[in-house]
Amino acid sequence: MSDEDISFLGASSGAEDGEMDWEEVDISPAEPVSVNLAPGPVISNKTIEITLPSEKSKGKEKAGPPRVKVMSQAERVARLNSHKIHTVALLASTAIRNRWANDKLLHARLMSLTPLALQHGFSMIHKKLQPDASKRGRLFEAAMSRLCEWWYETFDVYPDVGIKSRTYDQVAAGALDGEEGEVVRSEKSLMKHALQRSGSRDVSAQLFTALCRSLGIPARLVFSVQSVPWQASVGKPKPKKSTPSTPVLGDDSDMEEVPIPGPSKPKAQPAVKLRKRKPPGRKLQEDIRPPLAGWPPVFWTEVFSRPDGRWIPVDPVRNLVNKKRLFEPPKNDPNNRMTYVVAFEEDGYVRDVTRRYARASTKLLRGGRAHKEWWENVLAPLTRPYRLNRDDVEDDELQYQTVIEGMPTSVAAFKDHPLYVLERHLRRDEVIHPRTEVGRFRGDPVFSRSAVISLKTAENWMRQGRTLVEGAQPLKRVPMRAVTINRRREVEAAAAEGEETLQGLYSYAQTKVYVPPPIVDGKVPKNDFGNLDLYVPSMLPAGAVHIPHKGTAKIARQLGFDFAEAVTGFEFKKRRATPIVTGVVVAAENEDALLEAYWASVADSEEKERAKRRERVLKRWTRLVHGLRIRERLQKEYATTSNGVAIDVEVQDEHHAGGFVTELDNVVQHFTLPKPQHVVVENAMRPTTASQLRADADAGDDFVLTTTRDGDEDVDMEEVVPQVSQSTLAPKTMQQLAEERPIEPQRPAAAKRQPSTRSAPAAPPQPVASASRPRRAAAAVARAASTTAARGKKRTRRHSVSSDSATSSVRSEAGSDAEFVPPTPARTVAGRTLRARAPKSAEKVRAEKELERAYRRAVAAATSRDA
DNA sequence: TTGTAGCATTAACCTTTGTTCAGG
DNA sequence: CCCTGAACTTTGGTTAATGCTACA
Repeated sequence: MSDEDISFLGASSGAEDGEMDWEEVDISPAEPVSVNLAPGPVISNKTIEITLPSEKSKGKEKAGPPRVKVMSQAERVARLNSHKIHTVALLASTAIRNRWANDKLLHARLMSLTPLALQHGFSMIHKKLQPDASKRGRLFEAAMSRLCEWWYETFDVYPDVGIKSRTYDQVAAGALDGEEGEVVRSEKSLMKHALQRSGSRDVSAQLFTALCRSLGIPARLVFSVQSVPWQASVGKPKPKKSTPSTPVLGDDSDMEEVPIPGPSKPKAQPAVKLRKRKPPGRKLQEDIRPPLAGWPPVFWTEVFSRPDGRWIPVDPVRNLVNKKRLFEPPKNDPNNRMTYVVAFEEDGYVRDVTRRYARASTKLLRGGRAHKEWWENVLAPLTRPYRLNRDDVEDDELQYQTVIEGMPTSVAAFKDHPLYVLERHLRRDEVIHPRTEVGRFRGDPVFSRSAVISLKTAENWMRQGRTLVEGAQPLKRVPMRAVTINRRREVEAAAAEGEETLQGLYSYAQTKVYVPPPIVDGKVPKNDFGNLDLYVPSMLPAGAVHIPHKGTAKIARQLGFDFAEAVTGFEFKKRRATPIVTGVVVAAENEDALLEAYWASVADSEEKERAKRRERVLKRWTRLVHGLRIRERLQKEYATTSNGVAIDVEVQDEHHAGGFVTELDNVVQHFTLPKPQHVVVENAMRPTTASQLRADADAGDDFVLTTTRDGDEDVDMEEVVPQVSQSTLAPKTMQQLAEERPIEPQRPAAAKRQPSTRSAPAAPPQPVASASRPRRAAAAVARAASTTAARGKKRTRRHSVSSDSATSSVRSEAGSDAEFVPPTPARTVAGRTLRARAPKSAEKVRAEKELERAYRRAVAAATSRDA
């Protein structure tokens, strides 16, 4: 399985973060983790087979001391990934079934089976006949009850067939090996089941959903996703009943839950007697214990009651209407675990309705923020892009449900509860501000989650451009964190004196926007470090301008302006924080002068660089021409025989000859090779072949990436030529392509800007400048087109200058130069202007998320194409 | 019997202003 | 002589999530 294949698992798992600690795991390569997705739309509980070594953690831990065996990172990732794959696969399969439930022919057949009286029950409900909405609601529910009852009587449910939950260990131990799920290959199979009026509970619910839709009732196919749990603890608890104490070894004990393959009905299990023939009264009474309580379904239906404007759950297998409390399986049911409950609507979109059915819904989706995020990402492409009124109503209802769920009954349940908090679960930087108790839990006060305020140190508020209001007292004091060496020394010094260093934390309300002291007489205020904090634009002093260019400090100093370097962030390396300086801040009246001087200096240094380069190129040309002339002379003087002889001599002498001539010969030969040059021309979009020779000599400068570039000229000369042909002939790697791409859009931009170089100076985007000086906003926006704009600008200028003033050969050199924008330097320059807080991993994660989203979109598109 | 506290482990996150020296 | 930039160094502390055991 390649990386692409599993990339949709999501970055949140952290599995993709760099190298995993594979060496910790002692799983031999003979026992690989393999996840097979059955091809085709075969939907059954056999859709996924996951094979894993069952003895995983024991082997590797035994080497160490007899400590508690803990799941290795690799296994956790494998479990998590299995869970994710399984979840997505089950969702996809359900999406397909949901689509089948829209089949027109299926609708027609189901309707033809339905007694007219039942159908009339729904068509009778009409505003004209019954103006009272609540009464209409009751009518609807009654009609639905009759329909459900009829279905329940009519449809023969196979016992013990259908999707079941299996733990990771069970699957690993091969619990699924003998299991034969029912196979429903297409709408036709569904129709067959409909005509036969028999099938699994899953099929029953799916058909019932289709039936409701055929009657014009908005109906959802609800699915409690039974994916492999990733937690090792799930299924482990030792209820002696049906769960094997250790699923790993329990082949025999497993047997009782595994349906016997082949003949599906013979082994009728009395516990699952869900047949029609029982009179309802008795059945209810009797079912309440084992089947009703013990066997909530995995699939069921929600119908929309238009008069009431809400969704009503219907379980056609147990003949339940509007009893949402009876869908949550008991905690230890090994076959049914409620984790996510998803409702598929007619249009193929889904809604997460877990909260409606799970009692402690707040506790269900564990696994932390990352897992929640992942789940949201899974649902995102399946969610309706717009909202219907009924969605809002439903959300309100679900929200209300959380409210009336009441206070948790355990300490752990208070953790991350959306409504309540215990003080013990507060974080370091959190405090409960209006300390109004909303209740008590085992003697501890319970507070409302909304009263939790997150705090920051005064310094941290400053980083947000906020300062404390006068007289603010810290709401909390916490021991100081000593992260940098300096801080650590401070803390240690204090500790030596026996005092503890605490730092005060303040709330947002205790702060106000920081207004820096204004510029006075061109004097820029500075902090203790001699620079100016500019973390956010609002921290720019009145009358000041931020010029975010590198090297402006030097110029400002030369010009004699008062200035302060702008600190826009920090970089953390080796327990040390170094400020990120982004240009300078000067008084507004000095801005134009400074900018002008800056651009002049940029132009100047570019000119110098260009001159240097021209010199280098000219030197090489001189050498080449010189060599050619020597060669010509030598040939004239000595090569009196035929050409072949002369070349032969040269080839033979290549290694011990004088060197100069042979070397030149090499050069000449390479240059006249027609093929590589052609490619070069095309690739570089050079207009004529006439300038190829010169351009290539020049281009070598850009393309040679060896460090000896500016070193020995001979070496340079020899390396250049093959390298050009090589780089153009060899297929480019993905990375090369990727590096080239960002450069491309720059070329036209640079060319366009050429005439008005000076009036539209390119620069790295800098919000600070534009924020304080609106008149510069337009220019700033224009600049902000790309972070590498500065580089593009430089090249543009160089181009224009050279074409004005240089000799013809130099001009062509400069021209080709403008086209050959070297990728690497531009990127480095741009990179330095970035804030240090954008970590590499975040970018990676984003890219991976993008990938995952794309995959899901594809899945969603595939599954809902005909929907 | 269930729930939970306690412990171990891991990963992710937070942190927030140097010095020296070679080379241009 | 001044300025710039690279190299140096080694790696914390807290919190949350998770799994497991013991115990009320």
